[in-house]
Amino acid sequence: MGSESVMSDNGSSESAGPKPATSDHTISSNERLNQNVPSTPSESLRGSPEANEPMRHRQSQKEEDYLATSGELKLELPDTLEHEDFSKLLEFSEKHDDDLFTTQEILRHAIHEAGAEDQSIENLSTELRDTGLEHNDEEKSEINTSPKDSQSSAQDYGHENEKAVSDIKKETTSPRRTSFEINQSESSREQSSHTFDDRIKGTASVPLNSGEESPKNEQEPSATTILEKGNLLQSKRHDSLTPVMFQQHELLTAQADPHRDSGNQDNVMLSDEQPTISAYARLDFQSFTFYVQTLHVIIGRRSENDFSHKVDVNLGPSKSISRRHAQIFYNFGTGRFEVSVIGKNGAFVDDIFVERGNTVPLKNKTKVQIGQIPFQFVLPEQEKAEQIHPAEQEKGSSQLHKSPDAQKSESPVRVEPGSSRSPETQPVKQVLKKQAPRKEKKPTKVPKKVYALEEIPQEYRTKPTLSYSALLTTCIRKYSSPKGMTLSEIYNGIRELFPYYKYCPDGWQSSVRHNLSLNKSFRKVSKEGKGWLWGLDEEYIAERERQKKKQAEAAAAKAAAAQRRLEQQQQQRAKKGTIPGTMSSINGTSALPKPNNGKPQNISQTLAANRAADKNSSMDDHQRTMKYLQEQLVVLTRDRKGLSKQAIASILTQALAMTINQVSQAAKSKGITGNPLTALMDKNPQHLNLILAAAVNAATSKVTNGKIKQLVDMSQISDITKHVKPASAGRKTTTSGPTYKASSGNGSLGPGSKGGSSFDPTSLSRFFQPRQPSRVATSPALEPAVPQKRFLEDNDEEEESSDSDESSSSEEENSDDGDDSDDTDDTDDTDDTAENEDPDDEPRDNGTNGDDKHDSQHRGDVTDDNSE
DNA sequence: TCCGCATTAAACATGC
DNA sequence: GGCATGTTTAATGCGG
Repeated sequence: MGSESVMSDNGSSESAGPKPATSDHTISSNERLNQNVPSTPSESLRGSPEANEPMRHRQSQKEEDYLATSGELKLELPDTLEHEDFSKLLEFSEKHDDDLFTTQEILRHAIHEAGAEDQSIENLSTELRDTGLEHNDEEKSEINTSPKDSQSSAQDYGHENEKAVSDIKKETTSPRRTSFEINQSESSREQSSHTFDDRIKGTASVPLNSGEESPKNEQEPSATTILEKGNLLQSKRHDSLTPVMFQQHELLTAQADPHRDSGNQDNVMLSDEQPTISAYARLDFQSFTFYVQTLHVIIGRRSENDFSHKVDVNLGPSKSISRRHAQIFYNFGTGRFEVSVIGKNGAFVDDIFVERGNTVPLKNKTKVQIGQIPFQFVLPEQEKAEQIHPAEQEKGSSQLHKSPDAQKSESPVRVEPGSSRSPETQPVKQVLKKQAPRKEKKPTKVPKKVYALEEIPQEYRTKPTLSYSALLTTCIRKYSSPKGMTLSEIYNGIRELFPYYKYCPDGWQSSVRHNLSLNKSFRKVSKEGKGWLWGLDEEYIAERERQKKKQAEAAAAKAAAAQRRLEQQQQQRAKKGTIPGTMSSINGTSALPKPNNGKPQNISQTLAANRAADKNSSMDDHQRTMKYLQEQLVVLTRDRKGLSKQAIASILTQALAMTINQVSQAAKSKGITGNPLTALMDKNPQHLNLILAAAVNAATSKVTNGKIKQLVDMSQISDITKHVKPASAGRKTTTSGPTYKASSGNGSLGPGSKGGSSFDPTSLSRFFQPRQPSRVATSPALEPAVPQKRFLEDNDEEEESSDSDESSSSEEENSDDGDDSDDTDDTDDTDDTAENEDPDDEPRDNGTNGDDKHDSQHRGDVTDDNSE
C-alpha cells in the first residue's frame, strides 16, 4: 500500500492518480481510504477500490457509519493490519461465525436484497407498466434500498436484522428455488435479451458448480459483441460511469481530465506506468481491464447521472443488465473467488448459463458474460505461472510482481511467481503468509517525502541563515550528552531546532557531515557502533573566541582612535573654520598607524575604523538583543504550566529560533540588511515581545504535541513585558516600557489576531525601512560618533552587507543563548546578568560561540585591518 | 582580481 | 548488497 511518502515521492504514482501503490509499511485506514487498497477483508468487502473521490468517500463513510451503528460488525480493526492481524481476524471469524463468509450467506443476502428490490420493482412496474415510468421507479426503489447498499452485503448478512436473515435462510435454503421463484415472479416481465431466454432453457439444469472443473473456454465473444461493447464504452468514455477508464493506455491522461476523472468514481484507474498494482484479480474486458482490489465487486448497469447505487464495474446502460447484475467476492469458506449472479437475466460463466441467484466459483481465466459484455476473470499468479498470455501478463499480471514494493502489499494477490498453488483452493491467509518472507527479504526504503510549498508551515519555508557550523554548534550544545551525539542524533537535533530541515530535501546531511569532519570546532568524542559520537571542541572554540575578541578589541581600538581623530578634526575645524580636508591632512595624523599623505587615506582609514567599530557595536548589539530576548523568554515562560525543565528548555530554544528566523526572514524579504532583531528591539520592543510570545506558544504547542497550546497568555503580554526593559532602553531607545497597547497599534500582531501561536511576519516589515541603517543602537562608547560618521560618510554599502552577516552571527548567538535557557536555572541566571550591558565589556563566551562564519567575519575584519 | 570561506555534491572507504 | 557514516576532493558562489 502506498505510504504517504511513496505516493508523493513517486512521480508516476502521483501522475496516475488514485490508485494503489505498495510500500513496506502499513498505512492508516484513513490513508487507505484515499488509496484504494484494501488492507483488511472487511474493509475490502466494504466497497470498491476507488479513492480520492468525494462521492466514493462519502459512500465509504456511509458504509462505515452503517457498520459502526449496526453493532453487528464488531471487528475492531487496527489502523494498520499486519498479516498476523489478518490471520487473527480470520480466526476470529471462523471461531465465532463459521458461516460468516460462506457463499450461501452472501448469496442469500444478495438474493434477498435483489429479490426485495426486484419485487419492489415488480410491484411498481406492474402498477406503472403502462405509464412508461418503470425506469424511474426502479431508480426510486434502488434509492430506497441504497442505505443497505448491496456492496456491503458481505457484511450485511451479519446485520442486526437477524430475523430477516433467518427468514432469508428459510426462504432460500435452496438457491435454485429462490432463483426459480424470482424468475417466476419475473417471468411476466419482458426479457430484454432473447439470447438469454434461449440459453436459459438449455442450461437450467446445469449444476451450479459445474463450472469449477469445466475446461477453460477460450472462446472469444463475437466480433459484433466486441464492437458493440467497444462502441458503447467509447461512447461513454467521457461519461461519469463508464468502465473505459480502466484502459491502461489512457490512465496517464485520466487524471489530467477532471471530467473523466470525476466521472469514474467507481472505477479504478491503473496504468502500465504504474509500478505496482495491488489487486486480487483482474477482469479482462475487451477494451479495458478492471483490477479486483476489493474482496467484493459489484458488476452491473448504471445509466448516466445515476448515482443512486454503487457499481464497481459499470457495464453500460443496457437494460439487459441489471443494476447489480453480479458480484464477485472472495469466499473465505471455500477460499476462492466466486461470482454470484444477481441480475434477472443471469450470466454466462464459461459459456454455461448461470441463473440469477446462483453462485459459481471463479477460476483463473474463467470467462463470464453479462448481457453482451464478456470478460475474463484472471488470477495473476495463475496467469504468471501458466505463461499463457504474455501480452496480458505485460498488461496486468506482471505489474503485480515486478516491483519489490508490490511484494509488501497487504493484498493477498501476490503469490510467488510460478507458484503452482491454485488460488481457488488457497486460503487467503496462506497467501498472505507466503508473502511475508518477501517483505523481510526486500525492505525498500521509503523515500523522503517531498513537501509541496503549501505543506510547509510558513515559518519553515526558508532556510535558516545560520551556517552549518553554527547550526551544529547550537545543536550539539543543546542536545549533546557528555558522550556526544551520533550523526543521526545531530540530524534530528537540527531538524528539531530548525524545522526547515524537516521539510527541505535531503542533501544538507552531507554538508553536516562535511562540516563535522572539516570544522575543528567539532571533534569525535567516542566511538559508538560504526559511527562516532560528536562533540564540541570547546578549547578550540574558546581559543577562536579569544581571537575574535582580540580582533574585535583591536578593531574597537582603531575605531576609537579614528573617532578621536575625527573629533579632533572637527574641533579643529570648528576652531579654525578652515577647510576640513586640508586640516585633517595636516593635523589629524596622530592616531593613524600609517600617516600618509592625504585625505583618501584618512577616509579609507576612517571607513575601516568605522567598519571595525560598527562590527564591534554590532556584536554588542547582538549580545544586547540576545540578552533582551533571553530576559523576555524567561519572563514569558514564568508560568511553566507544569512543564518539565527539558520541555521548557526546548520551548525556549525553539521559540528563540523561530523568532530569529521570522524576524530575519521578514527583514530579508523586505531587502533589509543589518540586524533586524536589534532594530526591532530598539524600535518596537513590544512587537518583538509579541513575536516572542507567539513563538513561545507555537513552540509550546509543538513540544507538548498540542496539549498546551498557550504557555503565554497573549493578553498579558503588556504586563509581562513591563517586567523587563529592553536592554536598549537605558542606552538609546526612549521606549518607556513596552506595553501591549502600544504594540497593538503598531503591528498586525495582536493578542487575538493570531491566537498566540503564530504571527504574520509581514507585520514586521513596517519596522524595517529599506536600506535603513540597522545600527539603531550602537556602542555607547561610540554612540555619539558612529552615527555621525555614518551620515558624514554617506551610506556605505559594504557596511550594510557586513551587517547582514552579523545578523547571522547574532542568530547563532541567539541559539546559544537559547541553549543557555536549556537549563531553567540558567535562564534565571540570565535574569541576573541581563542588565547593564557595558559596551566595553568583552563578548561573553557563551555569546560568542565559535563558528566558521564568525571566523570568516572576523577574518574579514582582520583583513580589513591588515589592509589598513 | 585574488583569496578565503561556506556550501554543495560527489567519490570513495569503512563498518554494520 | 544496502545503508549509514566518515573522509576527501572539487566546483561554485559570495564577500572581503
